Amino acid sequence: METKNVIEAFAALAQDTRLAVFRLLIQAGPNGLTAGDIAQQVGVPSSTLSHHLATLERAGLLRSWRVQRQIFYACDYEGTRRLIAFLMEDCCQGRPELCSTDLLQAGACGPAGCGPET
Amino acid sequence: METKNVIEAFAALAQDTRLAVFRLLIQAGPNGLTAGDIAQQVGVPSSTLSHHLATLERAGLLRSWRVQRQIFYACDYEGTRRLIAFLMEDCCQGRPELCSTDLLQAGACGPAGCGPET
DNA sequence: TCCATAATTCGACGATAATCAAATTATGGG
DNA sequence: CCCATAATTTGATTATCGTCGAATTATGGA
Repeated sequence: METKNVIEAFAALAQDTRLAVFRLLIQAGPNGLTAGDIAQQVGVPSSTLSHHLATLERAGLLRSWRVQRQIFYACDYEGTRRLIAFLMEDCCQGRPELCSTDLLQAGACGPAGCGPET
Repeated sequence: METKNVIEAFAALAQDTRLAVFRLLIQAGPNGLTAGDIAQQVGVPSSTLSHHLATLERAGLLRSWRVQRQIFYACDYEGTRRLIAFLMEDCCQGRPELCSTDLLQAGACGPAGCGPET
């Protein structure tokens, strides 16, 4: 994943409303939710939400499609997977022997300590 | 990982210099690098770098320790692991059957498509 | 103590982002 | 065509962030 895209994705997630939207759409699954539903559930005006949705979509984390008057948004799994993969590459890159691929279970990415104590 | 911390971590990584520093310190390993070395390798004035290092450290992604006149910085593996874990929880939460824990190899987090095409 | 090295903090400026309401666009139905 | 619904875009305002050089702090050595 190109650095510019990574930065854009991190920035997209680095904001309350947008993170809440992202998580909501993860839960909603591939059929997604309409902009109106999202606005209601997250509790922001529709204009503010449109900006945020555009940001997330531009960052490759969401995808959208129109059905008549409603626009559906859902998680872009591919884009999200790429972001995670980038993070894991970075985390393990210089320490492959310490970074289990079973990250959730082993928590093995690096020792608890990183060099002498402060 | 608490939402507030996650947002702070994402924001910390959502900037050119800081992402470069983070990646440099991943490569450097647990013995880290001095602030001076980092500034030189990344190519920014020391004052700018200090701000960035402070941001990354506050976000839980770096740790530091002083050795005489030099301050060493290294990746905080624990903090970084927590960020990745958070992302993976979010990515897989509603779709555990689709999200292999062997993310790097299977790339299995979600189908390529997420609902009807736009 | 004085001078030197390493790094952080301070202060100011320009750039960028979040937010809201109004205006506009896209689609549906009578 | 007119009116309604759903959502985006526009425009303006305020807050936040990145950057730099100067000032300050922390540590070392003569």
